Amino acid sequence: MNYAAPKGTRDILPPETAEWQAVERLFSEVAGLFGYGEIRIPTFESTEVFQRGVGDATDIVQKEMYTFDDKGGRSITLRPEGTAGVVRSFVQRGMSSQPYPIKLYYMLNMFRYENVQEGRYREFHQLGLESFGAEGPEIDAEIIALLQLFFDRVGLKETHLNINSIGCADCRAVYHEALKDYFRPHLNELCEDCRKRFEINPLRILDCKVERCQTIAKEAPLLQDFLDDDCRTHFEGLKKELDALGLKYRVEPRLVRGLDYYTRTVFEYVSDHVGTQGTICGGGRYDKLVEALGGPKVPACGFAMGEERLLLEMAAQKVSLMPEQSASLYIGSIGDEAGIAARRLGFALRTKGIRVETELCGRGVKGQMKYAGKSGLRYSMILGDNELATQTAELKDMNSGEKQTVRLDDAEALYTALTKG
RNA sequence: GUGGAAUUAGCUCAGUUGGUUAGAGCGCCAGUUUGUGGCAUUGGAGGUCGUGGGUUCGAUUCCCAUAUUCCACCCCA
Repeated sequence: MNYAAPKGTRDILPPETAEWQAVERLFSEVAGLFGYGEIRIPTFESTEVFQRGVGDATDIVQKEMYTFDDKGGRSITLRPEGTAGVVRSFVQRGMSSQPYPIKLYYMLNMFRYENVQEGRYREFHQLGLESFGAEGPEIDAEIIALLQLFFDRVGLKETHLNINSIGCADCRAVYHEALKDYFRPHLNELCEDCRKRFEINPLRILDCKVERCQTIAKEAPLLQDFLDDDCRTHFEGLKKELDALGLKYRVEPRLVRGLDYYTRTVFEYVSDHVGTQGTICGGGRYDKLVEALGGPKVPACGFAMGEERLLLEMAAQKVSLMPEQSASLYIGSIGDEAGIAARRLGFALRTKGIRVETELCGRGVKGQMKYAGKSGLRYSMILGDNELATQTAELKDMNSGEKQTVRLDDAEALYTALTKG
């Protein structure tokens, strides 16, 4: 093979693309039911947008970005996530002058330089949304309700919702110190990574998978106990709202997100099937991000869902959104004259919305029928001298094998015959 | 960035203890049937045995490097 797609990228081919289209159509529909409109933003931004937006200390910015200088010497980065770009657009386009809340959804490809595994690629796709201007927990709950409706419509079960509150900058500062005080005596027992985390972001130690670290972290103080009154009230409000809407969740005190911009509410949907890449969807509140990117004080909340992971989960749970095959016909032919007649009839039927295929590879009748059967076409007919002379043909139902005689010069009757079943 | 496994036809995989033209099933094309698919039967096309080096009279097979995929870390969607 001379050329291969770059590591971590994939070609998505039919019929799989039909499944993608169906998922995206459904996501657009459900988002629309909640008042969200689609936003499309550039594939690349100034590198600074992500350094500021996602956070300089995060793994994404430190080691996973596709960054390069363009010919004008500007530092450009392929988007590794959607939120920073949407917020940049929000600020640049002055969207805060529109009535709150401003609700935007997106379906975009993302780029991260990572080691590849199933459900984890260097170019991948996210379905996500952001809402700006609403501060209360009601909108957090509404977003979760939107996700629940989406999963229901897709037909997914067995995905768990975990929620937590990581407080605001004020309570986190107090908690940080408390955590450090707790871990300091154990510093020598922690793994190498955690000793680094101790300096950079001790919150992450809670997430560590190393058994020894987990044992130590078990007794660590919980962020819950350090939330200030406003943050605590907000989190209690969220739980109350979720209960009222009948949405099931689990409070996961150790749930921490890897992006710096989150405040207060964080949540994720986790699957049991998709290996270690079980997080299908993650999100939360980011009340300070708009300001951080030079905009006004506007609270915000959103999530992003991995489309590849969603589709993997759908496959694991054996659900499919493949659309039903609509009316379709194969018109075969013998001879040049009949070929022209077949293509002319086909064109006429297509203008009426029927899927039609004709012979384009010069096959014999048997080969033509074989193609019609394998291509999933519902009906077939073969045109030859007799059919042209009598203007009638045998219309064959490819499922039952039954045949009926139809007139070729009565377009209305032919259309009825093709669409009735 | 770290560690492990895999890579042979379009797909799923055999195989060669190093030796002439590398196999199967499925798929594709065609014949049996000068005009009707799925079954049967016969034939055909399709492979630089991931890539590049090395050892050897000779490498798809052994060695080294490298790429890709998968898995575990890490991290995230």
